[in-house]
Amino acid sequence: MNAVAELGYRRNETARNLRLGRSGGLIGLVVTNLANPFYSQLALGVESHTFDLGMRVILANSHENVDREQQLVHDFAARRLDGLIVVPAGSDHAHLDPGQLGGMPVVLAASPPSGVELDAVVLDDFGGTRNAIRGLIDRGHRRIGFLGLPASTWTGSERFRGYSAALEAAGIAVQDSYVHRNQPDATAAERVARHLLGLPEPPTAMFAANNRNTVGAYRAISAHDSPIALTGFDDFELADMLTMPFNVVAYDPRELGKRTAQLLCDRIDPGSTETPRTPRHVVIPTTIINYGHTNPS
Amino acid sequence: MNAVAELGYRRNETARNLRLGRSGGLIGLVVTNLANPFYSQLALGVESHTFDLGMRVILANSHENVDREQQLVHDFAARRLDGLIVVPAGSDHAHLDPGQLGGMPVVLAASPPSGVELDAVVLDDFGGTRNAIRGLIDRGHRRIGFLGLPASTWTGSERFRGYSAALEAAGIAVQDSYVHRNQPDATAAERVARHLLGLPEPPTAMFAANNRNTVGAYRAISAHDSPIALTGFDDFELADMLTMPFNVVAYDPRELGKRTAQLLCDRIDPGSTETPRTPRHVVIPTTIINYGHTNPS
DNA sequence: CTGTTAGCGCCTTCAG
DNA sequence: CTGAAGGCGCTAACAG
Repeated sequence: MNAVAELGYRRNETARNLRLGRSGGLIGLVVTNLANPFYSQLALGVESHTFDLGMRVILANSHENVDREQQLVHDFAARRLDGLIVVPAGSDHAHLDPGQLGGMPVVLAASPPSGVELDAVVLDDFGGTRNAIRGLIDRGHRRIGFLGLPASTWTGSERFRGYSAALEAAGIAVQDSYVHRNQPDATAAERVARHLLGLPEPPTAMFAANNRNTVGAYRAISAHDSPIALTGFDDFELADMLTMPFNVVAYDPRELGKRTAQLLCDRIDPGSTETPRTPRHVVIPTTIINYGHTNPS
Repeated sequence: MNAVAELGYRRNETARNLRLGRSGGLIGLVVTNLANPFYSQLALGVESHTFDLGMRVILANSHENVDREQQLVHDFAARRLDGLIVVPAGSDHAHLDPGQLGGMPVVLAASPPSGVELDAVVLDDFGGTRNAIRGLIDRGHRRIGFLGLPASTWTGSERFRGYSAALEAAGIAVQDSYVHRNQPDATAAERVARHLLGLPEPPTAMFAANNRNTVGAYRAISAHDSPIALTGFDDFELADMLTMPFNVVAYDPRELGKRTAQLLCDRIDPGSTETPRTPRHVVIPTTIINYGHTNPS
């Protein structure tokens, strides 16, 4: 030990890991868009859970590109990482089958698996949206616009299902003219929201299915002569600085990361209990937050 | 190759790396607070620059804790990573000396080195702040409040220096009663801003040295009877949704990440040119952005 | 061009 | 308890 200190010896972890047949406590985290604060929070949750276990996280960005996601997954498999957390870019997840990946455990975040059995942690997209729409209905709204996401995404589909279910439960028919599901960014969302406000019989409330749509809808509504009610999915920073009242469906993205990491560690660790044989699914609950109803004084 | 496909063979990267004496194209990125969007953007810049070179990024969070930073750096040194990018948590960087780290190259981001020679990429904290204050002076302001950061941080010191320099150049004395440098969060900043607004001779403009202070100042000022001018350091998302006009000193955090990664790769790669012997420092420029002056219509 | 071999640094086993 | 040796999977050098 004296010699260690004196010579500044450092054990070669690469050789050690080779000998031990491990990867060295590395897990991969593949997200679709790191620029979105949602995914930074997710990464933070994963990092904080795994840090104490001596594990480190390799972060990679798929840029919503399925090919790049697949490339990353194969790279990570070749590196013999201990496990993988993936926010999938596409709707088919056959390439994430651990059987093809040398048995590397994989856990999905924000989307359930499709075409393969995997653990997953998802948000309560359906319930959160249904509650939000219920809230609008309870406040007397019956004409509610919907700025959604493409039906091809699980999230987009679930949130629309929640919208439809709440309307149906109140005996209100879904009006196609109030439903728009293909706004790629906030600018497009603003345009669509303005269109809805200009209809002969405009909606008296609007639901936006993610933060981009919420921003667009907020701009359109707050600039309109007679502002209408707004609820959006996803909380965002500084929402409390805005002046026009609106609501958001909020959840804890850090918790999403923690639970995902926990599921993964259960599969990595040859722990006390048998490794679960059947895939486990965890749902992160949502809450509704009111913004702007009380101004800072 | 047929056999490869048939048997599903995957090369063991750990063994390969051991044989080649490399780490396997892994670099470490240590940030102080991943929850801050600034650092996600930084990480994005690092990731995008290194991805094409086949390198992967291990992300770690020091939580502004020097001990944890040191622990991470030692762990990364033991893993024989190819290099390290660090946003230092403290003001002394002796523990980041590559000499102690098995020769692992280290590049600093957002702060210049202190106590050791290292490459670094920093923001133009001084120039950006000076220009912002100049702008306020040009608009006729002579009583300008300053919501700053602790003088112990390099960033805090530089931004205050820019404030002082601009005032001095205009022949205005720095008034201690207008200067507050210890607001840990937006709530404290709001309190201080409100205090300044209540002075017998209140400032006619305020400068906030980071996004937290800007948020607090914005709240205080927008709720005040006679709003005053506001400029803040750091751009933030959704700033354009706010109604009260204000300015920010903006910069490109992704570019910061890219340049940092570039400097690091130059030291890792035994490229065509000799590895630079003297430390290199890069400065990321800032611009001023006006918000809220034109409402969306 | 194909086949064999030594050894990267470490941990585990076995012998002394 | 201390010391020597085998081998993890791969690559580079060398032999055929």
